[in-house]
Amino acid sequence: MLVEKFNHTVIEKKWRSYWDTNNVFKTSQDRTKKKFYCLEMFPYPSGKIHMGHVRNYTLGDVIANFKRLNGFNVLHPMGWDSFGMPAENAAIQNKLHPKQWTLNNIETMKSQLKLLGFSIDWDREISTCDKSYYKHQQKFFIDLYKKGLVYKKESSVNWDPVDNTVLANEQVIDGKGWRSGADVIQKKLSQWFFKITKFADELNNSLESLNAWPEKVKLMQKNWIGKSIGCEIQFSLSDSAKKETLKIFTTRPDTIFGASFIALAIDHPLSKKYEKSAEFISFKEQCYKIGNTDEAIAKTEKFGFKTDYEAEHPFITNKKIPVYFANFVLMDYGTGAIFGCPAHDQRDLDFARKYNLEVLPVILPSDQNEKDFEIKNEAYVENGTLINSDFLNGMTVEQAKSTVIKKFEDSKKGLGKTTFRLRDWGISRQRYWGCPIPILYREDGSVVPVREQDLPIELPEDISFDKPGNPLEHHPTWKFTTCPETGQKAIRETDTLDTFVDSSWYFLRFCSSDNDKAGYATDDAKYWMPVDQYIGGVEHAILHLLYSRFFSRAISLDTEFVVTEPFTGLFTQGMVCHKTFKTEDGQWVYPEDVVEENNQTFEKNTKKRVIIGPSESMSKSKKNVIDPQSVIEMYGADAVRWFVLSDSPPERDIQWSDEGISGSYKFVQKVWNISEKINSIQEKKELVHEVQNDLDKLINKLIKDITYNIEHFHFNVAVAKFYEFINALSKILSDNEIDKEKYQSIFKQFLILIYPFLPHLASECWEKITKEQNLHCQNWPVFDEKLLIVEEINLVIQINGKKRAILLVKPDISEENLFNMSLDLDNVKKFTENKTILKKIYVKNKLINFVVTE
RNA sequence: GCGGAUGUGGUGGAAUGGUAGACACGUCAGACUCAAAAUCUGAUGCGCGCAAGUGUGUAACGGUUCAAGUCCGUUCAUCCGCACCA
Repeated sequence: MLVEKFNHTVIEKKWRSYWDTNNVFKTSQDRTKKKFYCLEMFPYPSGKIHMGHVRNYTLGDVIANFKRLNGFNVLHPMGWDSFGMPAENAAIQNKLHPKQWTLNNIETMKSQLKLLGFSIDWDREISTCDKSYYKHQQKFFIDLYKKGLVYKKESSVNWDPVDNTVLANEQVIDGKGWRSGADVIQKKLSQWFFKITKFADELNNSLESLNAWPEKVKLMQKNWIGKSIGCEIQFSLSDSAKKETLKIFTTRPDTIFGASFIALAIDHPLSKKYEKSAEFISFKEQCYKIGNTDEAIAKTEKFGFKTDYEAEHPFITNKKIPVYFANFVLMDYGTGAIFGCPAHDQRDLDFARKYNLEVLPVILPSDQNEKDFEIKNEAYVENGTLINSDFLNGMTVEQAKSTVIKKFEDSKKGLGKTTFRLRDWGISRQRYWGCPIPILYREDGSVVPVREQDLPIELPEDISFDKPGNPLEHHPTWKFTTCPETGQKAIRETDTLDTFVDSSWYFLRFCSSDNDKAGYATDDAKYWMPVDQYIGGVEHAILHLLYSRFFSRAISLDTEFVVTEPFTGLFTQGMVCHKTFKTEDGQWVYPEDVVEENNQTFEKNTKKRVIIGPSESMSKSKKNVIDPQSVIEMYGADAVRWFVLSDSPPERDIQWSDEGISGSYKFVQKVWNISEKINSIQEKKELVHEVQNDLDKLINKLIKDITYNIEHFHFNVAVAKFYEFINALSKILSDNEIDKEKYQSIFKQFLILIYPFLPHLASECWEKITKEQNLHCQNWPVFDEKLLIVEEINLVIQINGKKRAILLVKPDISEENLFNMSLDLDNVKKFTENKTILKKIYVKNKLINFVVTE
């Protein structure tokens, strides 16, 4: 039989335009239906889509389709995270306006996403650089300002003195600006902050409720928030002149009797006293010289500067404790001051050894006795019993902590306190291509938010990048205005918002994307939120996800509908990797420029030898990228979708390979061929009962397997089950080419199951059988438990746990019979002869294990 | 340094404590063909054996169990996160 190939170019296009013109993926307004909000992290419009996008959106699309077929009202939208620095860099390089650059990219990428046949409701498309979006964001900013969740303070930033701009941490490479190469300096700037720390405890505690989040992500957020429970202690200080008090923070107040020094951060307020001291200045310089890479800091030796202060021990009268500035104490954590207990903290021990300070153990390990216990080069940080500690002696660490905190509180020398590692979120960016911060600085010095009716504060389009720095700052007129309330002259804030703000509420906007009055409508949010399934890269595990959790809480605070957790389910997918190619002189080569001759690889044009390197995540810098569009054109969207779902579990990295994609292509063709073969059956005779039964069982098993594996995100296993089914079906078919109706009824169920994966192919096959274009609105098939029962089982016979035979039996034969039957088998006899059977184990319908003497 | 994850054929990977290697790629053999491509069939962890079989095998070592890739302990390797956080 000659069948025409599945012509993906024509057929896939046909279905995309059918879905489009018939609004098949438009979100239903029916609010009586159970909802499902399926969201993938929206892309930054950088130019073209890459394989990572394809994988991300394919995963989401399977879920969205699956839920639709299961009767849910599904919200599956798409938008653009379209503010950000690359647009400005492109503008500078290509003399193209950031807006135009961005809009061009969006157009390209949208058309590419459409090629993949994703079931996206494009009517809800949003773009964060559009004023219809950022106007609401400005309103949120003002709301937060009024709620006291926004404030301005001096903070130090990475400043590139050549480009006159603030750099993000990742743009500072070895202490130099990534573009100018200039030494980056720390500059104090007045910047806006969101008070995310106000929510620190809640963000931390609420992680527990996120059952459908990967443990790994929760742990990363927990560590990032860094809650630590401890206590603040007031020490009395005295130098020759006067008495002062000093607050320190510790999580180990139980070790107070082992305190042998106090250490301050070098920029602690008390350093004022020494700012003219040459010795102190040189100490400070020594600290700064170490550099700011994290690793350098961690490996640096601990050293300090001794002050002439002495602190009084809170419980031991007349005990004086020396006070140092130390290079390992940070001003922005706790109070910027600690007490050191060298016996039970490694850093403190290193420091104490260097300056010959007392090392007094106060915690005794349970396996040691007090007389012999000694601290050598390692501090003892585990649990134990308190010793050398007056009223704490004999207690456990936990008891000692609570006892001593109570004592501090009673004597007003300290207070139980919890601190967090999490800092407030600095949101000012000295950049053009971002959301303007709606703030006016009036002539009289007052700072006021813009009135709501004056929103949006639009970005001017007539800007110039001729001068370095922020074009908003240089604009001849934009920032000069008058205050509408007082008529005073005023200057606009020229900083724009961090683009992480844009992505911290876009999921709410999707619920009400065309609402002009508000960022989102309560009714819409009540119905759609939270996002049931969120899918994206693990690189956003902390910042984006934490900011979103904060921002949605903050903006909905004191409203009728408070969004606590915006994403109930989270899935983080792995990256797409590909082999790397390099010439012998170290130049990266694009895969399509590599040619093979006589088992050697060469660069197409220069004929230079090419070395094939290890598979690494696709990146433009290594040129190991595959352009999705060209692959779609060659193999079709369905084959590409199939490829990114097969083989690797979605949470792991996947290796792109030419063999892999052609394998996927073959599968698409194979399904098509079987479909055509079924439809062309002429012989009207009915299949014999046994074969019908086999087919029923086959599809029934598939329904069970696919349902289970989609629900558990085992898409690679689902793919394998489809292969198994098609292999088995094709075998049965080639032996029994009769009874078209039976095969079609089986195949129709298969098409519903595979539609989420291969929507174009499945729809076409469906239409061929049913003459209908309605596969997308079928019901997900249900499996029948009765059909899962097998007539014959392979009962494994083990002797001492080793497989020795297989018994083909009907289920539910009595245990005793099975034992006798198996003991009759030759191979079983061989291993039981002259042995005593000590024990017989029977696992129903699975195996028998005879335990015999050796 | 601290925290976490992972380790299974030539490769990607399957496997509610119960037949390890499903499925796919690759390789080999065969069919079809003048030939090639495509397609189809079969084989494929390693050792021994003509075969039936049998030994061995899930990073290494040890333990629990009738039975361990799976549970527990120690070690090694790789990857990720945090990094002087008091």
